Amino acid sequence: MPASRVNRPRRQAKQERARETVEIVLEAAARVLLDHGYALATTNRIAQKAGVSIGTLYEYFANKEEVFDALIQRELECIVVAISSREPNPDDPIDKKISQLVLASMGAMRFGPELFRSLEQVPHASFRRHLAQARRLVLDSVRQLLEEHRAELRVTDLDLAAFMVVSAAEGIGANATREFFDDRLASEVGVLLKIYLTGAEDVPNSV
Amino acid sequence: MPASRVNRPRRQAKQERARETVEIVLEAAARVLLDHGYALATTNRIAQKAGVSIGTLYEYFANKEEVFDALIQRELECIVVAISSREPNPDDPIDKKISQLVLASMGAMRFGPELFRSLEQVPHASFRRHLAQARRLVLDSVRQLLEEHRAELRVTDLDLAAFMVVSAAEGIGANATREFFDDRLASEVGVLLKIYLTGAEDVPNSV
Amino acid sequence: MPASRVNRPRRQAKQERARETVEIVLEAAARVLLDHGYALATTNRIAQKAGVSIGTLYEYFANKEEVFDALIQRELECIVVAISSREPNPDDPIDKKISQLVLASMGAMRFGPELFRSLEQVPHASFRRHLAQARRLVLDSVRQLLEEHRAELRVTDLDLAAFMVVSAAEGIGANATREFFDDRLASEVGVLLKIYLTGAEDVPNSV
Amino acid sequence: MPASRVNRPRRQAKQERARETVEIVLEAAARVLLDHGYALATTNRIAQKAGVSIGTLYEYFANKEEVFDALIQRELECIVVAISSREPNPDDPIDKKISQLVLASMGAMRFGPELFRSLEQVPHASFRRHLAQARRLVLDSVRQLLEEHRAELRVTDLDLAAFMVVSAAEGIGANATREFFDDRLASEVGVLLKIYLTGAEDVPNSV
DNA sequence: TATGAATGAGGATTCATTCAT
DNA sequence: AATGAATGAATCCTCATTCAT
Repeated sequence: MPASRVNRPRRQAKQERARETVEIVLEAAARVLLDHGYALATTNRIAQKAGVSIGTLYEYFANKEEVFDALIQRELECIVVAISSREPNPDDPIDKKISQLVLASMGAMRFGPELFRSLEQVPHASFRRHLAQARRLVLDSVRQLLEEHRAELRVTDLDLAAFMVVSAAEGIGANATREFFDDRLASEVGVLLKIYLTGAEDVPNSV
Repeated sequence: MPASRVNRPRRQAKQERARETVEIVLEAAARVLLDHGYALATTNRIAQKAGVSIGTLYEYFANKEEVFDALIQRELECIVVAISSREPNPDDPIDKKISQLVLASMGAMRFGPELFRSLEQVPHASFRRHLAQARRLVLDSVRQLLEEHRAELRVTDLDLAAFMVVSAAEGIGANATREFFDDRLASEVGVLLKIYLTGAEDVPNSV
Repeated sequence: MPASRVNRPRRQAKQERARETVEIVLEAAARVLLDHGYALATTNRIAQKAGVSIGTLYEYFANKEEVFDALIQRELECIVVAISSREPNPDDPIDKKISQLVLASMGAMRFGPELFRSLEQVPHASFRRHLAQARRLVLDSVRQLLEEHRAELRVTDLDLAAFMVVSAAEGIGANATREFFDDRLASEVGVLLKIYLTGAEDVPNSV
Repeated sequence: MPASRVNRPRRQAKQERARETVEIVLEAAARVLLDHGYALATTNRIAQKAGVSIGTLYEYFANKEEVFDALIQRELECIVVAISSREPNPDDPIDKKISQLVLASMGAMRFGPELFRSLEQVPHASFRRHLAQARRLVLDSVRQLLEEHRAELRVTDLDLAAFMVVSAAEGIGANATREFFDDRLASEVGVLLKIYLTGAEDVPNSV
């Protein structure tokens, strides 16, 4: 903890150069977190990895928490954007749409699901808040999707079904490693969800 | 001279009283971790919560890491024991057995799935090591179950199927909170897994 | 999270300012050791005496041991340098050369022989290692001196003689206090050594 | 430091059994000090080495300082007794008497000069006080010896001479290791001192 | 704007000592 | 008399943060 408790205003990252620096620092934070874990992710190490001085880091972030907050927000936003900007063909069956949603989410993770696992180590409550918020967004997307296809579904409690779908996909994603995180897995998730949601028998035996 | 690099041998918790103290400290560690997160889970706070002196904590644990190691090991062992000691009726269908397995796992979590989420914050590698090991055990159990019921299954790649089943269940368990962690959820997991594995149509519309 | 086992790299004392700070800390360490003994020579006390923060001390020294290691090394080096940089007149008799050597050693002790007595309290093995190394250097210097003057000597086993000379001088130096550490003592050491080495009778009755 | 500051009276080691226990603890303290250094010479370790409980140790010694005080006192007393109980032949020359004195001192060190080197690490001032006191005693013995033989001596300042003799002998003793601590060394010390004190030429070339 | 030396509160860990058994 | 579990003050060390340059 610092010598005093002043809290001068931070530089607004409006300039081109500034925005770039913020980007570099966040990238470094992600990298250090992945490579060494939160316990070793000191602000000094992050600054060093980013190739800027510790003073510069604090020009753009009021404190360490804010660095990881920004990282989390940025990563979640990527996913939210990926999900929101889908333009699914309305005639597609539910399972195809869900598959697309899953793939879009996974594709939006620049550092793979590993970063999210590592972000779990970040202590400040904000992470869970942000994560919960993002999850709610995804849940809502899925819930709406289900509603639109209510006629095709086996399930009747759509809240429960949305929860099941998102959680199961999350669990599978979380356990996937880069090496085991391929199209086959993605398609199997699609199968799992489709059969759960619709009970359809026309699913080809998986693989 | 504290903080030197000596590492005196710790008291072996063989006595009745000692084993009790260890138990109390671990319980306190779990509680503090849940309530405040790893960052605030100082050894002093844990000792205080446990109602013992900091010195006593260090009589039984060489360092902070060892406290959480023990906690992790104990919690995982509970689950592994719960899973291993099932005596399923051989004539039960696969979905019933899997449901029992899921319920056994969930019932063995004394602090609910929340503790496992919090344990993710523990930095030292041991957690992931222990967790991976426990997961392997569960995977093997499931894999064997699938093999025994191969005839009833839709899925053919049993390794993939076991991975899907365990990961999906884990994801659902991880997102469940104590309040939302009831029989209905457990039964829905049973449904999800049964229909995925067997493609059986005789599943009643859930709920 | 302090007291973890990380060992970040220390600032290299290459800058002018930095070298100065290192100097100040070592001086404070010597002073505190002399005034209070090793048991009370806490890093905090040393930093305070040096007029720097404890954090600054640890910027330059990885741990307490390293502080005293550096102090030891610096003090011994002073002596070794003083001894090595003598340029004795080759025609001087052995006793004069030895006297000069003794005087050079004594003069190089910035804190007097008391510091060396206090350094004995430093627990880590390094002190004795460094000391033994320095002693070997001095022994070699003396041994060589004796060889060059072999013709003038009573003694024949030069290794033994060198050991006797250095040890006796060390013992006298160690028991000398600042107040009783004057030219008279130095000259008496010269007498002792000369008469032992050469058996010369032309020594005037001392004092 | 303990919970409270009470200072109950210690058991008087009057009983046979008690005196024995004290002996055992002191022996253990010496052994631990020699083997591990003062930093690792914890009271618990000493008690363990002694084969008694830590509680028993504190029955006989009020605190750690007292343990080492007693050890020091015992070791010094051994030497003082050895010196005092000499019964030199009055007709012996000064060098023989001094040799006997040196040999008596050395023989009285049950743990060799190493223990004294290790005792230097003991922080409490009492050690130096005791050591200084013992040294004074030896100095007085030597000074008296010199006086009795004043006629035979080269030296005239007997205080200075006594200081030189004792310090030189101490230095040589301190540097002697067990392996290099033999009769030859003792006799060489005799030669050194004799020739310094008397300037006698009839000393045979050493070795 | 950028730098990085300096700061010091806070946390991990030890060990002399007590006291209930 | 003896035991050894429990105690907690004291110590080492880190790292988020500031500010003079």
